[in-house]
Amino acid sequence: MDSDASLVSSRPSSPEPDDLFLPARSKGSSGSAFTGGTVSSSTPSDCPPELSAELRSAMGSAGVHPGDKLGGSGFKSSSSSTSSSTSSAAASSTKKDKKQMTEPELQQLRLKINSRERKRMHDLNIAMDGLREVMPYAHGPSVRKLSKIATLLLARNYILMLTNSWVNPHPLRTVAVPSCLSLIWENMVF
DNA sequence: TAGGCCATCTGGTCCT
DNA sequence: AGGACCAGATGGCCTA
Repeated sequence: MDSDASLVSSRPSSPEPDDLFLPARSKGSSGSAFTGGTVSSSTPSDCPPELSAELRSAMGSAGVHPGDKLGGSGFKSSSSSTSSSTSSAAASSTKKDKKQMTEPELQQLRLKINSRERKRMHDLNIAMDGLREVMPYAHGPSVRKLSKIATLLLARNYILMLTNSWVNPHPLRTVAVPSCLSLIWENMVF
């Protein structure tokens, strides 16, 4: 069908959500231990060269796979109706209405609802991509995207870090807005 | 092969 | 009433 999901479903090597929540200092002595991706070349101006090198070594590779697959959206038929079979007595009125509909009408309605849901999820993915773009994380065709959960957790930490750096001025603020992951992880103070 | 991530479908619920 | 939102289920793809 119209699986217009052209989204690249490339993924990082799953940085643990806990890793994203925890500042580097709480993760042992290994320093910035974000292993979920490769080094970002997105904002080199914000990132001192030596720091970039450090980041490069610290972050490790997320398994860069040049031939990342395109969105192989697994489309399946609409026969999987085993979900939510524990229907409550609510919404019985709408069910009555639906029962009055003919089979083609019901199919049309289902397709319409499915289409709306797909669009909603696509819009959500677009917003997620927009969030990824402004995150201090690797961007590029040869770099895997952050997973959704990783994006959200990293964004949270990034916001916290920025907020904290503004509330409590830190010597490192001379590095402009720290857009390097090492700064994010190492200076995270909660 | 198991586990992670994702897209999609679907029914229920909430909101306008 | 219709649309948005949500969560559960399902199956596909990919990586370790």
